[in-house]
Amino acid sequence: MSKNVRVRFAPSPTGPLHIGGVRTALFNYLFAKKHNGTFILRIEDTDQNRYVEGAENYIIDALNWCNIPFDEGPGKNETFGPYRQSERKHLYKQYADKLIASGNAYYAFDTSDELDFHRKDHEAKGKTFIYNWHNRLKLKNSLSLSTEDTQAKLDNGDHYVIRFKSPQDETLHLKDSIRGDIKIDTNILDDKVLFKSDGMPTYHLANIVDDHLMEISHVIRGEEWLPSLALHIQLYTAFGWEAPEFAHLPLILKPTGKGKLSKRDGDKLGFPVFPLEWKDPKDNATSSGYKEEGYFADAVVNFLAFLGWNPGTEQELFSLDELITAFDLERVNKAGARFDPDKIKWFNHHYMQEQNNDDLAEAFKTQQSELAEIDVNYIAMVIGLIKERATFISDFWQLSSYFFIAPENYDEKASKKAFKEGTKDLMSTLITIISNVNDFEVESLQKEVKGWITENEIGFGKVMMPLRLALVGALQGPDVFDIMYMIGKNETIKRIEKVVNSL
RNA sequence: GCUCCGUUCGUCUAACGGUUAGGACGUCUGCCUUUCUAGCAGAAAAUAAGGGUUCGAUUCCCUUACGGAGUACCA
Repeated sequence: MSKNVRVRFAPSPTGPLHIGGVRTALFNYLFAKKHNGTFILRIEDTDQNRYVEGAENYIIDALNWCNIPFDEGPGKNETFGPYRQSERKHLYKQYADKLIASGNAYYAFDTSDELDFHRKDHEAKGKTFIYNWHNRLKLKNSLSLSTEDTQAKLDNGDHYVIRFKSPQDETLHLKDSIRGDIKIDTNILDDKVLFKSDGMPTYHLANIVDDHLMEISHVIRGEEWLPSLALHIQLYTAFGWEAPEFAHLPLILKPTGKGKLSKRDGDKLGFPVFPLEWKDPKDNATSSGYKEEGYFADAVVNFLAFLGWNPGTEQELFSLDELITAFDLERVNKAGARFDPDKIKWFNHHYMQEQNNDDLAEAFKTQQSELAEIDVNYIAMVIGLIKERATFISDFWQLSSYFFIAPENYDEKASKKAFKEGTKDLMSTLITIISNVNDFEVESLQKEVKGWITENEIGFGKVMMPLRLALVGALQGPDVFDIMYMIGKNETIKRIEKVVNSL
């Protein structure tokens, strides 16, 4: 990479960042780190009507939780700041004026109502209203009006917008690092608004000006921007600036049904679409987040990296550092990727196994009130025995409650299977055998109990199943000898006695 | 409607003209002389369709179908 790599993630603070946005941020981050570049966060808040309180902080918290923090952005290394477009408002007008001076843009005085009327009118006739070369002279703008009339309107303080003058009969050759060459006929392009009547630039102008001023080298963004690429490239040309390289990422689609995954899908689909929990300031409605649902950041990142990208090898488990090394824009796919809630669970199960048991014990203890008085070291040992069956910390209690509390009752189906004729006598004998194991270590227990079963040709199932039921209350859990060792001699005998008495 | 982008197992994907079309998730089956939501082993499962180009097409071209995005003084 010859030039300095500087990439930006430029979300709009209109609500929580959704999982597709996180993926875009991640790819920018990976690309930046891979090339020793800079990852920039820019807040695109040019639409004041859609601003949502708390959204910016949410975005920053989400990036931090994923361990993909920005290098430059609001409140951090502000060499190219400010990084909020609302704070850069004063910058944009002069650039719009330059475009007017060079003949690449013009003033337009049409009201929203007038434009709406034209659109509806065209629609009724089965046509599409496009504000461009073929009709701009019939509309109210500085191209159709005389210089004097235009100036009079401006002096009068009439509301106006500034539109880009899209050229006629040209073919644009656009380049996208993921999609290759794209040809566009300028005749179908419309004269996009660059500067709004409220004095703010639109996304298109602000985006190009800021990317240029912030010396962005590569624009990596969602595919929804592909149709705007023609305009953006023309703007760079009109300004006489060198354009960055563009890469449009495939969209993340709903697991089933139609369309891209969107914020409004919320929890309707049965899984979170946000990295962190979000409480809507308007109605206090809460949307769940991956963090709060018990997902590990590493798992989410690993999963997201594989949505639209792959390393070309059969390795699927990647740490963030490994992702940085392996990442390559050339290996990003073109087609949209469906979100798979099962696969992200599988990743989480894997990352669960890599967690430290002591850390998990702390988290488990704070989540489960029954554990308040229990020693964390004991909890950590229990976790060591059961975590291979867990995907989330919230699975722990269901998998391990019997290590802390004796079972109240026995699973009905399992009882029928395990409690048979002779079980009562066998369990009584078992109590005697266990009582005689003095050190109560797993190995000794195993030796004694298995020895007794084998010598007397009893059959493992006849002893182990009722024993497991006595200890656990159901046919689940790790090795019964581990369980006996953990809960101790007295508790083990107590639980078997309870079964004997109930038979 | 129009414009652009896309299309390999149910899902995420590998293959950059020559492979028995590979892997992962999920599903199913078996094993674990003691359970399981775990583990291990195995199985089923795909090149959207039709034309070209080529000795040979998943791969290149065209058409159709389907999917996605965009079409705002929103980003």
